Amino acid sequence: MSGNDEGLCQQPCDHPDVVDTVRKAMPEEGQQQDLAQLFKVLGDHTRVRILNALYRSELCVCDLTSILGMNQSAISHQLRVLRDAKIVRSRKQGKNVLYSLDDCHIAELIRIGFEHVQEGKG
Amino acid sequence: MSGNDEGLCQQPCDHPDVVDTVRKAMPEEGQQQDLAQLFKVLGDHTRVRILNALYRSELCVCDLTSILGMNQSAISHQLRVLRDAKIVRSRKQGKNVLYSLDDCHIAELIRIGFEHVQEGKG
DNA sequence: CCAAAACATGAACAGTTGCTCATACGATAC
DNA sequence: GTATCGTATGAGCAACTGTTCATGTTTTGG
Repeated sequence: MSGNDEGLCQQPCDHPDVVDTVRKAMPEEGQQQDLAQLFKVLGDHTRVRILNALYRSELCVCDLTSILGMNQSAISHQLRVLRDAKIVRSRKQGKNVLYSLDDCHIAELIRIGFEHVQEGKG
Repeated sequence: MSGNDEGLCQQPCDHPDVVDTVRKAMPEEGQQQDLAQLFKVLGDHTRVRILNALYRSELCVCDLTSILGMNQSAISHQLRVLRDAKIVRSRKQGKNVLYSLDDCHIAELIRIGFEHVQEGKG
């Protein structure tokens, strides 16, 4: 059932069977993969800035281009990543495409993340 | 004060001055950098699995090596990343080094992240 | 002292990522 | 129709990331 060649501690720390309990309590691999992917998409400076802007208002691409002071192509590429990850949504309005946060979880993740970061500075 | 060569929309979407409002409401660059860095560290499959294990119990390196079925060196390298980011803490006990989650925010980020991921599956 | 266990770390290599450039697409205005 | 604005996308490249391998450090046991 287990496939780890690397052995356990030969003199266990003081966890005789805790290891086995933890192993059985671990979430499914697929879910952990998805969670890591979510955080990975959030873990980029440009994308964090985009999300902080969209947190305040629905915005089109050129708005974001202006706010972030970056290339339009770079913004579009990152918006694609955010959209594929279902973190933002988009709707067309004439020639423009308006982007907004897709999920309320995202705003909460950003909020808690900021708390952690700010406390770490103290 | 602003240094963006890329122009604004010439026919603004329907946000005459929202752009300026958002620009002024954006968090400091340093904080957004730190937030992105936090998520980036969380955004890796191996590190997510380590955190899910430590979420259940304080564990030594060889425990994690066994639970994840991975090289001891790989685990140590990732633990270093997590420690530098102040996401886990460590204490020595004899020959072993016991790791645990440093911050309660981390557990909450993982919890909310899982919620988002599971809802996305529906 | 020496050996072994538990852990840390540096180098190297493959894989990934984010930006730039060029270009293509879609909608509006004329 | 054509021109133009707003946006999307593919290719290419430099920078970064995670694992493995080899080695070093610290602690326990004899």
